[in-house]
Amino acid sequence: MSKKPSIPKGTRDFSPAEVVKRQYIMDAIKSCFTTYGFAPIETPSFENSDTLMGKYGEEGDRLIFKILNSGDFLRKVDDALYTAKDSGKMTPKISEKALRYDLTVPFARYVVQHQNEITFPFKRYQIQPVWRADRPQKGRFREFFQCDADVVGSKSLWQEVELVQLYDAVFTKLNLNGVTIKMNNRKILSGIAEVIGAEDKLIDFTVALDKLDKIGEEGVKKEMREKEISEEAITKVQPLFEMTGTAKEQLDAIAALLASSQTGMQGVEELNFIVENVAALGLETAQLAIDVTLARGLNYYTGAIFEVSAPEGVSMGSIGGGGRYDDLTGIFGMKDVSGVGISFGLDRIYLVLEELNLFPETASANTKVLFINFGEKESLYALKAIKRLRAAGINAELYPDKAKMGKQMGYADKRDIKFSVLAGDNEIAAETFTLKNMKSGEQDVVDFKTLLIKLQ
RNA sequence: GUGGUUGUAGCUCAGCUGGUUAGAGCGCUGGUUUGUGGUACCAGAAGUCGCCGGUUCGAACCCGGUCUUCCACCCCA
Repeated sequence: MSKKPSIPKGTRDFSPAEVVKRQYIMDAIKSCFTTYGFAPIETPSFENSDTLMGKYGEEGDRLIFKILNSGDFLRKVDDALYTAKDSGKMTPKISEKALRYDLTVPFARYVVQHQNEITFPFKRYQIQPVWRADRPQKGRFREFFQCDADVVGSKSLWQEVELVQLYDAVFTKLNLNGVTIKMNNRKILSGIAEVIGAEDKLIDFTVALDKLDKIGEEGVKKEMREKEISEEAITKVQPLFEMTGTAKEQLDAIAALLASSQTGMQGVEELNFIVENVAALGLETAQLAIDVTLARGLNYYTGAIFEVSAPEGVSMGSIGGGGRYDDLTGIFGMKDVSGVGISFGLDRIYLVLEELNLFPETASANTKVLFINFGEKESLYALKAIKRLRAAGINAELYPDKAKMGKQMGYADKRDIKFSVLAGDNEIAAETFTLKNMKSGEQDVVDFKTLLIKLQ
């Protein structure tokens, strides 16, 4: 045996069975997106580097896959830069393209570039792979699919209400009960930082707070101290560690804390609007929860922040996320266009459905009947029948080689094909077929009409 | 990017403190059965023990490097 081939770290091959399951999830998501009025777009798998670089923070830049220039690109690098061996400075000289890191930034680019063709508010969905040069681990790959639905050009909070409904609709359709849609608002986080006098440390503060359910209250405080957030601020923030009760009660508690912050109070109002109206409309299977410690996508979210966690008992990071960004297109020179969107992590949803055994018995796209190959003349006789069966919508095929019958039968068995047909000299002479039920082993000699009926 | 972990037949794995020709189950091929698969029995093929280097009389086993797997951190879907 020669050297084994392999695929890059963090990538996967998908077998027929896996593709069928992935399509099942994708179809569910797609059909919900469509009923909510979103239209599909697609963008290239790679973009110009400057479209992506700097949009996801320092960490993000590191995780973007860069594509080497074509041609003899090193010749064009000047000697000083070359001898400096500084990868960071060298990269822009030898790489001008990069693989898509998410779907939101390319979408923003798309909106700016096509602004004259777009009717706003523009509702688009996009289901495509994205790439991250991350270290793989459970539910984390270097190539994975995101399924995004975003609305640009509307500041209405009804969009947030609708997106929560959309999350609920998709997970209900997938029969995945008990997911929690966690929600927060960037303005509340800003408000808290403002009230405790740590505005300059907003990011450090929220990143630490975000880890509450992972490292606990003491862990969070410890990290805050390490980030030089004052003891006084940490004391003021104490109520956040003691949030309990209904969404309404939690919002009241936050409002009390944020009374002096205009921004913070605006966040509370927004959240309140969404919570009240979602409650009025009702959710099928998902839970909506306020989580003031939620702090995702800080680099561009400005209002609502969403994160969906799998049902309790399933160890998986978030299976969806999203939020509002008031000025995402601003980075591409188009001001004052507000957007809000959500994303579904297809690969993680797959793992969750697999773990909970929630994939339905696939209405098998499998072959239903295999004709045994007895030779040339018999094959033609078989294919004439197969052609008519196919025309009637029956998945039928002929074993391609005149192999031993045991082998052909074994093939049908392995592929879980329900029926086999034997047609040799006797059958041809009588214009009949011997139809065998692979499960029961019963077989009958029938004419074509009966064959068709029995296979339908 | 940091720390740990994993790699032996197509697959799942065993292989003792380093000792001669590296094993099992499943799968595969052939046969018992040239118009009958799923069961049974018989026989067989298949591994430079992830890769490169080192220590040793001797390495699947010890050491270093590298790739890969999984896990934690960072971050995220």
